[in-house]
Amino acid sequence: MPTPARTSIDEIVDAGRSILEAEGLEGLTMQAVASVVGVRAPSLYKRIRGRDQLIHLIANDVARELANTLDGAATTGDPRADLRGLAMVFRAFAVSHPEAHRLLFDRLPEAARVDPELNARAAATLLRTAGALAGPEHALEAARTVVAWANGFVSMELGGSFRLGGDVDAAFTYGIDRLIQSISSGD
Amino acid sequence: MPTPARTSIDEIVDAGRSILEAEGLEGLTMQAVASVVGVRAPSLYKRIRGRDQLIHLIANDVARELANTLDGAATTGDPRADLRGLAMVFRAFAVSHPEAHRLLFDRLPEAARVDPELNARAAATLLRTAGALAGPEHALEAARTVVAWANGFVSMELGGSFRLGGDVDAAFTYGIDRLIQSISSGD
DNA sequence: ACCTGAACACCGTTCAAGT
DNA sequence: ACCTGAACACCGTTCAAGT
Repeated sequence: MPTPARTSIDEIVDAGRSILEAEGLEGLTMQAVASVVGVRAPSLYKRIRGRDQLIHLIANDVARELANTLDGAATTGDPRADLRGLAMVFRAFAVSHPEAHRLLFDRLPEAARVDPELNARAAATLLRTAGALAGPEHALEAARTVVAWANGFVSMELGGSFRLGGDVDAAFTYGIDRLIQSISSGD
Repeated sequence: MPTPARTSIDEIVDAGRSILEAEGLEGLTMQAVASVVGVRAPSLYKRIRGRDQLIHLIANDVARELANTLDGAATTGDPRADLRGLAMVFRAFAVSHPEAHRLLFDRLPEAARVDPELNARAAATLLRTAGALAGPEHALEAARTVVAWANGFVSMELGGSFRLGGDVDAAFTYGIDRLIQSISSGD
């Protein structure tokens, strides 16, 4: 005898994401999610293969949001200003969604990783801007340099790895300015 | 009636480290460690407060080893060559000890973190070299820029985040060369 | 003084049984 | 068709009991 569904994938993913931000990845248990959507843990397996797939869906959600945010941050037409804006927006996103940021860049089980296409979409704006600055033959290397730096910086910042005092904001500004300068092809 | 100890902290930490490299952090269970040192899991609590402290001790061990390795890599007297060497050695260390690298830079529970002094020791060589290049008033910012980039780069490399093809070695060389150039104060 | 089995409070996941 | 309790195989950790 059929029974109406009491929850949905969207509701599960939304619940998972808010638990993630509030309690961290370790707090994202199947029981916690189930309790938020008003069901028992085993019922989640009707819509989701398991915890790894839930993490995968949340990570995709985050990647889409980040891609959209970055899209809107490179609009001045000046690649230097755009790249600076992208770095600032990237850092702001990480600071306001620290657990989501970790989800995108920490190593995760294969089944939990972001879809490669979404990763590419999030990288597209940066790749285009870096290309405008470094020239097409160095676009990929330049983009990787900037992403590595930006991601390493905010990861260390979020992880509390900057323990020698000093002005962290100033270090970020210093870094992006040097990178922009050094990536620019002579002109 | 006293009984001779059947294991020791050193043995436990050594066992933990080799399990870490072989099975990853998630494979580093108290039972796995206990079985390697020839004891039952509850006995470990005679020498160690718990799993977090074991991770802490392993992370300290790794930090010491990395600090020593970096110490030996900045010996040419030329800060540019030294910084390049430091970057190469840092990356080589991460590639040959991927799980150990994650342990140093992933976010860990407070009780599992590396001692701040060891962190400072590992950073000292880099700070000195960056200072020689960027000048004393920018040493900290320059060092943070290089560390953020190097760490972000190898984290993404180890995590399989470079999914757009291209030559990853070339991107690393490109990055360190641009950073060295842009960090150098005019001279 | 050290080691152990048993126990407790958690996980994720499976599955037969209910509606 | 969906939901559930019970169960299983794991965790980390505690503790009384053995030697």
